[in-house]
Amino acid sequence: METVTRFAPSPTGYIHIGNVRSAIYPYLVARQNNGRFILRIEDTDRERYVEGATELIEDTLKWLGLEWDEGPLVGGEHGPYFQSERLEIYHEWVKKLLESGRAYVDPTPAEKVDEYRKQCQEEKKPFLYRNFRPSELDTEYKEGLPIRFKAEPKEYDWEDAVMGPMHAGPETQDDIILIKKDGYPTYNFAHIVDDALMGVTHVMRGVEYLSSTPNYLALYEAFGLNVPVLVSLPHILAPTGNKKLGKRDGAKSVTEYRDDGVLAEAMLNYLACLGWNDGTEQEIYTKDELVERFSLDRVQNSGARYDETKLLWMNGQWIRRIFDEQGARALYDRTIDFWPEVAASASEEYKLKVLSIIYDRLKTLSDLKEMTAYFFADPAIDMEMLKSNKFLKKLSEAELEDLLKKSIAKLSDVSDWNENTLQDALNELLAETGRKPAELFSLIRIAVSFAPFSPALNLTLDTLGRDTSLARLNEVARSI
RNA sequence: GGCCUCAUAGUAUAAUGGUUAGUACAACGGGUUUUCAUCCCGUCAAUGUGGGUUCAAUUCCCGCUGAGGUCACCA
Repeated sequence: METVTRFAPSPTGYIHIGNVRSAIYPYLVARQNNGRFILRIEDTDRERYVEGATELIEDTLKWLGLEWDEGPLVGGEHGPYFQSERLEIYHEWVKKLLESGRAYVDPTPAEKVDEYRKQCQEEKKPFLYRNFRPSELDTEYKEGLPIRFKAEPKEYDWEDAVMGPMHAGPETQDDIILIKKDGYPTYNFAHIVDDALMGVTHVMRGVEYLSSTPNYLALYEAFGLNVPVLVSLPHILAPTGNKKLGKRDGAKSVTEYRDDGVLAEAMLNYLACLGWNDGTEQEIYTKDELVERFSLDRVQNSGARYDETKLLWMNGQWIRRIFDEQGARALYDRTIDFWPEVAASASEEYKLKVLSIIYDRLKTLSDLKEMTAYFFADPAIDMEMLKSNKFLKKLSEAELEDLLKKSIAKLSDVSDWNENTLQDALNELLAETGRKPAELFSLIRIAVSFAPFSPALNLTLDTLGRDTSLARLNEVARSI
């Protein structure tokens, strides 16, 4: 049987770190089995609907490379893929239940239900609506009234692909609302219908749905449907506390990381491995490797804490990996939006050169902004930075000036300005002045960059070029 | 309160009856002719608790504790 998975978010805002994993895992399972991955928009709550949220969701999935086979934008045989456009289908299905006596129209006003609920809370008893079920059940559809499932509570045993064997008693099943009074279906009902119609074989969602699974099982049974593989995904926890990561904890949207210079490869890699591993000690996985190695039975069954530091480490790994394996050009193509403003008029060739000497110290692509400005514009001279440097503060102004002049003279003599000749000149300078590398190199380095750090000195000078390097050194010599 | 789930270092995890309890991130220290970073080496650091089964328990069973979920006309 063809494997069909889906990601079924509500369009209530952006997708964040805490919930994108329920898109990644279904995607991996579908691809692994040459199946279909469906995107379905669950917009049945008109109160929480957010304009533009669907685009945000699509954008996130596309960036991560989780292309969907059916859904918004791409269409498919099982549409529509917005639940708000499937109202007739739900009514048709609920009618079957109404006719077979497994559903009823509930005339009880919501306020009355709240009263029942409160009563139970005060008595410290779980609230089960079926204990308050009207004695006469109306099975004639009426506009403006909700339709409830008529539970026939029993014991259920089932298997959760992550949690293992599960059991639930009759107390877990209730007369859940199928259709709300506004005519829209509830999640509880709509997803069962849609999954069945769309041929979904694996239902993957957060553990918060585990408690309602018996109700879903009852629904599958009432419709005579096969129960799909049920998969509960543990929560991703906020950096502090033990709660699941949510927007309230400042969970950033996935695409915000993209805008901050995180690579999609790193994000996918990190998230996929949060709560899953293949049993080996491998840390870095390409998307193809994830598709190949992923397995539900190795998904952790306890929550995993989100650790941005590790994500950033992984991003650094990916930046280097792309440069080393795919070339400077491949990495450069990803950096277009991240250069400092002063680099706007610089040539591509020059930026490529800067990138190739700086890339191995990037944690995110946006580090380029802070780390490369002096390659494109003369830095402001900051004598304090020079004099308070831990290696230079021991030297007097006269010594600094002397050292700087000797450096200028030496470097001016370099005829063929390249990284090798520069390194030779620097070595000679070291020998001639008798200074430690820490002193001499710090002086030159700071004088040409006034940056807290920079690439190897010979590479920096080579990239900057002879004219710029010497001009900056002379400028500093005049300022002492 | 009922029902359900979970429990290895600060974090993510490996090992399911027999290992000096492994790896990675972080932290700390060191090395690679400056800095920052990469890379390399090293240090610190864990089986929540009490019973039981067993020659042997991180691993199996039970109690406890702790954490989380759920009990919506939200998903």
